[in-house]
Amino acid sequence: METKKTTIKDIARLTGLSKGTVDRVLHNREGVSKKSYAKVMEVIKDLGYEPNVYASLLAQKKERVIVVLLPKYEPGEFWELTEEGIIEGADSSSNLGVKVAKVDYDQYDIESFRTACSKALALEPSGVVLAPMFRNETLVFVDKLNTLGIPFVYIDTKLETNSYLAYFGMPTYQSGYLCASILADEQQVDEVAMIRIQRDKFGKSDPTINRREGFIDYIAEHSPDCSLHNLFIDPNKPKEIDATLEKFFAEHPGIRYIAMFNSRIYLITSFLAKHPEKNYRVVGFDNLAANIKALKSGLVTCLIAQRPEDQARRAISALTDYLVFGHEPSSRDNFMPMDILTRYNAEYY
Amino acid sequence: METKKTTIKDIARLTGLSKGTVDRVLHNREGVSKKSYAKVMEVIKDLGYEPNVYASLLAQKKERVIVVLLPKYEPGEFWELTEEGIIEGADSSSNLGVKVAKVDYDQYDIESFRTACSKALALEPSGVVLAPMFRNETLVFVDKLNTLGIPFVYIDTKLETNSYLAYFGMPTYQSGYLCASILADEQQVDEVAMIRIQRDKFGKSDPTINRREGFIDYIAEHSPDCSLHNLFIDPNKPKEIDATLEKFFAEHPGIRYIAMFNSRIYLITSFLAKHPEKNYRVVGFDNLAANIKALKSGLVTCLIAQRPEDQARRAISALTDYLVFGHEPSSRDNFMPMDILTRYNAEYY
DNA sequence: GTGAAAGCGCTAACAT
DNA sequence: ATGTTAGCGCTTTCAC
Repeated sequence: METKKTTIKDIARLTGLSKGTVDRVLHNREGVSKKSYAKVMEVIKDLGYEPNVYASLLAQKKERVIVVLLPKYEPGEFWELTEEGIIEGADSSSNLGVKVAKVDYDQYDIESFRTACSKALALEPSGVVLAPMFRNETLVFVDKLNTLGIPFVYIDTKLETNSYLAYFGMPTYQSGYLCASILADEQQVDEVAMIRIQRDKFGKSDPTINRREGFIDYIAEHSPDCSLHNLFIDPNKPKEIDATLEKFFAEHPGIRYIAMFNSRIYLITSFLAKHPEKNYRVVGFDNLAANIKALKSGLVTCLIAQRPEDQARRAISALTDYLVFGHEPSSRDNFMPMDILTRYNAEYY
Repeated sequence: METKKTTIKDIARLTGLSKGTVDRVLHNREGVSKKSYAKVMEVIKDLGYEPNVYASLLAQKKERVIVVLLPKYEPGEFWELTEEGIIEGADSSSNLGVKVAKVDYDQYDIESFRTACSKALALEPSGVVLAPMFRNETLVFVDKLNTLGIPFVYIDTKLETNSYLAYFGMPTYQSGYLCASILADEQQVDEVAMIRIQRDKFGKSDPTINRREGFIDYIAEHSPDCSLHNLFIDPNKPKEIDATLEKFFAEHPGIRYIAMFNSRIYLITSFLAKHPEKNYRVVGFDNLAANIKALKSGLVTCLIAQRPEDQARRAISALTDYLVFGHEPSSRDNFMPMDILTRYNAEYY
């Protein structure tokens, strides 16, 4: 059926040159006469030659390392999902002679991010994957990468530099818009509580800002008379959360709709469980185990998930493809699907 | 950091045996003394040896072919999505010396399925991927495959034979249940129209039966007084569809809820477009281009999609893994996520 | 500029 | 039962 694959040997024979010269042409190395170059190129076109990547890899035996820069996390937190994807990606890249090394930092400590950047560079990476939490420091870092000619890929959030190889993340504004549409679909929404996290934002980029905007816009467009309430809770003081919520909702007994724009909707489930009579309609984000549990038990109505595993896996895969095969990513900005999870389909994600 | 990869050469040296013998134990080939076997195994454990698959492939230069048995389709139909996954899968398997050949059949013509099966066997496949539409004929076919020792993977639907290597598909019952939950969420549903397709079922397995069951069960559990109406349309007579629908809904003016269990919800959009005043709530299945269009224009409320591309891609990938590396699939029955698509997230799938 | 040859890690055919 | 060897397709060094 398929005619036998052509190899550089075939090309060498047909052009009357040697494998060595053919190889030189293939890799645009210097020291080839125009004539030979043209001859080789012609035969390549004619026979539709495609190199055997694995033979090439075998012969090169080059070791490359991709460094992944990620926030530290506690079990069950968002970044754990990302790490799963890292591991998958590392797994399949190892077949191609690409190792993956993780360097983590404290997302609340800018100094630790600086240290992590140095560590990353010290590993002499062929490529870098990073989730940028500190805007200015990240700019400094990617600038260094550029100088060194090291390609990098953003995940989760991107900065508007023009040098990144690719970005894998969620369309944040739209995710907020979607969130509102789910909350308000076929409903008469007069009041909504947006529960937020107290953050010490030290020049940190807050990815939930865009999301909140999208949410607010949807509500403004579809329920202009709806009033939006902001309520802040502090994840570091879990014991106070219930009290805060009790107080707030006692003061606003008419509110039935609740949204939260970060991954920690699970923080309010204890409160929700105490008020089944209110039949709150609650939408949150991200498929953390604790969130899924709340979803299945009916405390949370919907979760919008963004496949952090896929983001990470695809980032590594794109970078590997680039490093090993020289393939540019087919698109630079890659937005992940926003999965709508309910208690009835969560099982299968 | 990482110590140099161990190779069979290392193992040969450490055991005092030759590469040949090491290779024999690696592949459980006969003709190795217990003693040598044990020695080699020990060193392998100690050094954590992992074979270089690509070197192995290079040396083997074995050509394998996976045959995919699929229904023919018109542009825009469900199976076109499956084919996309086939192509992706074929692409990455080609790197591993595995070719993919498609054999298609007319899903309404049992004889053409028989012919396709013969064609498939004639290609002497190393493995087969199939979407079984004709129950009995499929049983005959997979029986032959078993006799020949050819592994096969079901996609879309599976038969309860115990010999398949893996299955990739949707949890059909649950998808119906989910469908109903979306349709009825926060609603007072008194009447629902289930629009169905006239089928000449010639011993054909109808995958929508389970789905309908799931749907009916949800309604029975949550809205016991709801009445369900069946309405049949004929896709081969598109001109009659509108009239059929007009007549039916004129006779049942109270119905606002519509569900359809196959991939052809687009068939009723022309009707829906004529009755914006009814504000129908409509849920259908599968991300066909025509369906997505209807979703975005607001005629369809929700689509439940099952990632047919992923089914196909993963089926091929699992089979390739099995053929090349000897890896059994980590799970035999693989249910794809059921994606809930609305006009606000459809863009990103 | 170009060719020849060795070698990457593994397999398979042929010896012994 | 085990060792030897040639070779898979490609890269790289060294010689000319």
